[in-house]
Amino acid sequence: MKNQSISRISEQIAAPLDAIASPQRIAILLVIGKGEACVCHLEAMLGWRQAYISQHLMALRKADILQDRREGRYVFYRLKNASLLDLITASAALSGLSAETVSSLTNAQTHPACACPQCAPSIISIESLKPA
Amino acid sequence: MKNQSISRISEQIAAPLDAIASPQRIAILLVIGKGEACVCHLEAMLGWRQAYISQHLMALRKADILQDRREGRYVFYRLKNASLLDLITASAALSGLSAETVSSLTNAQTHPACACPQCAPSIISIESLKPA
DNA sequence: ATCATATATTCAGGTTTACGAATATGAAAA
DNA sequence: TTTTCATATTCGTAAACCTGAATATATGAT
Repeated sequence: MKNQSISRISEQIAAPLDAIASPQRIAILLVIGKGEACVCHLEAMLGWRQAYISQHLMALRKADILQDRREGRYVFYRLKNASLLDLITASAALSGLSAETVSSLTNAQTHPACACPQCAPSIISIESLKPA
Repeated sequence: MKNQSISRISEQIAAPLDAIASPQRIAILLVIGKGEACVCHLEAMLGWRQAYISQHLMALRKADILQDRREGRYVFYRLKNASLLDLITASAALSGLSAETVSSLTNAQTHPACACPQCAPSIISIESLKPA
């Protein structure tokens, strides 16, 4: 009975970890970060094929990690639970990465190669692309 | 260049997650918890074969999650970084499990079927009372 | 030395998973 | 309606992984 309960609890704890425990999934989650991102934005940021990204997004949505919202022909993804970033930060800490290193990536960024409603304004001003 | 850095960072973040993202690994880590546990103790607590447990322990040690210490013919394992429990607790929270549910498991417990130095006192009470 | 006990390692089969190629769907513009 | 663009799904195969069986090593007791 104790065994049964510990194994059941272990399964529940492992489930979210299993869903995000890959460099690709982490990269996607970092780009989404505290904001939202459409597939084309992830495409531009990560440089991966669209279908490949969609597959990961589907898996993350099935695992209840991500939530999607349609706006016109764009679909925006966001974290269902923002505290997932804490988990990511905790794992980063175990690898010796600072919380700042993580948070510098989780803030919404625009990309010149992305034409989605969130990035389009950046095409107008080239200046805003230069790092501070 | 930005991509390269995000992918490198993602790999580092994913590494610990990958090492612990299975119900079996989580169960082992919960039993070890804040204290130490030898293989026979894990055997008694989890009811698994010894070789199977050793394999997981090896993987966790290679991933730099666990640390081992030999005492006589027993080898005790403990978490290399106690903050790993925070990560586990964070993942539990995402599954709707309370921090108490987790911490009630991470405190060292004895088991009658285990004869290791840490559990034996619970069986042979008088012998272990001899003064140092 | 021999034996018993605690732990580690190697190996193999069966299953799952990752990833690419190709294709489908669905919304909006023409 | 046809076309275009953004996103989703299916499918196949190679690689990775989980797990058990068998066996090895290391320490202490006799």
